[in-house]
Amino acid sequence: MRVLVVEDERALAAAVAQGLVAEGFAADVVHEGDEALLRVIDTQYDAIVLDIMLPKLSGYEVLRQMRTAGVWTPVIMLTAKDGEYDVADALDLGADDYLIKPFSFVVLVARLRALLRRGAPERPAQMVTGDLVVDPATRRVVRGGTEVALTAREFAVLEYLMRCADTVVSKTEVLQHVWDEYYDGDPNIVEVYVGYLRRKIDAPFGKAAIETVRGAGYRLRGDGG
Amino acid sequence: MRVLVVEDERALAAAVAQGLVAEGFAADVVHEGDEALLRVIDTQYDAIVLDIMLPKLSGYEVLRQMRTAGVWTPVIMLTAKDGEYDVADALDLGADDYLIKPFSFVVLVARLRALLRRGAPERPAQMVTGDLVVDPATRRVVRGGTEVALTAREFAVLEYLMRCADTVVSKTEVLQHVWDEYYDGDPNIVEVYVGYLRRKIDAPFGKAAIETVRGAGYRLRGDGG
DNA sequence: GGCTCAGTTCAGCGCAGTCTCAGCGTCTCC
DNA sequence: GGAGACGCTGAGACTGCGCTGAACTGAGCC
Repeated sequence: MRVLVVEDERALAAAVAQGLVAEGFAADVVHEGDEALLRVIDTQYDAIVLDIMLPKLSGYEVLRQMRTAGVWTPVIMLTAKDGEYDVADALDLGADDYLIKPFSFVVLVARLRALLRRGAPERPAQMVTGDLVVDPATRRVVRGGTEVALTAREFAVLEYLMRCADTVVSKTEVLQHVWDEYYDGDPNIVEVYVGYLRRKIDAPFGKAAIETVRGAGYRLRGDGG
Repeated sequence: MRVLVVEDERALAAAVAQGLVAEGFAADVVHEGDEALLRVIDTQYDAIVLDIMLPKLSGYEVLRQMRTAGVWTPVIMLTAKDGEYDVADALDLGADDYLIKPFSFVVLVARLRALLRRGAPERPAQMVTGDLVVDPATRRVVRGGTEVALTAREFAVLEYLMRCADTVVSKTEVLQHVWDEYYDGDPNIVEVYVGYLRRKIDAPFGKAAIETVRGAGYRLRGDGG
């Protein structure tokens, strides 16, 4: 679990980071708001401990801008002020929790754990056509209830065909999307992989999801074949 | 938004409920632990404000039993004690937040709003997949009833895989989340640790919770393997 | 100092996955 | 019907991914 600590008091920041590492987290530290913002957008943290009083860019501002940028990593705010309304502001801006300095390290860890527990990673939707289900997140393919094991390449080809379900896809399109743009091998490779796929997802089920359109390419039937 | 207020001091309970109604919530009040438990299991509240000191059944006990019963409604604990460890206990038991009495009503409402905004149903403190149980708070791992001893690194890797259960996690993702950002050692380290984990949590039980998805990464099976 | 143990590096092995190629079947057009 | 283009498939070669055992480092402890 990777945590970013944003705190301008260097001694405190180091102490917190060290403690978190001892608790089994991976902790990074930055001391300024603008740097924090860059890091947060750049790197996929599991949680962020964010001081409000920061040089360059306040914690509020970091929070606001990162939420605007579409980063929804859980955030715990740290504040020296105990003004109630400040805290309410932070929560309304999208902070998930806050601690008032001086805070207890035990509480910080407990709150972090509670936050991480909550965080359900959102999954991209799975693609369904007929009785064929392709889930890019889990890399699973299920046909008529039984799971089918595909290799990476096979999966990539099927995924692309699914995305273009019901429309004809040329072999060069498949090559460009699944293989490298500058692939200069035998274009026949597409036929080979379509063959593999048919053997795995069509033949055992007596169906034909992948149609060949002679002279044009392939079409994955939207009704599953 | 329907909120249950569980508080034995009748004056305080009434004041809170009245304030919540004024803020647009629908608020119910009960004064005893056992009654709270019945109501909570019976009625689908959006949030619960739960005092720790209660007659008949303590707030802790109410929380524990309702979580055991599968009720994951967000809970804010109220406590007169400010002992850190009590708070940490409550959070690990599955409370989502807490307030120390005397608390500010403004803060209570802000926290309630934050909780409701979060909306996502709370997860159990322990992570369970099949017969594999991982508890981040106690750092314990149990498989099929027998405890398994893991080192810190092993635990961190397993914890991350559990969080992403059923989805494929690339080796670089594991590196980024479990190791430090600036780790520039041999990425093979991930394979090594997956190997350790398999020897400890899979081999002795004749199972395979951690699948390798060639060319993509690893997937921890949601059904335990 | 010597021991243990966690964490890490490294090199070698085996094989799954990928790709090439050639031969054969099938469709289309004259 | 025949020729040629197009598509399919089986055999086999190659590559590099993933796994593992062994060795090294460094911290903690007696």
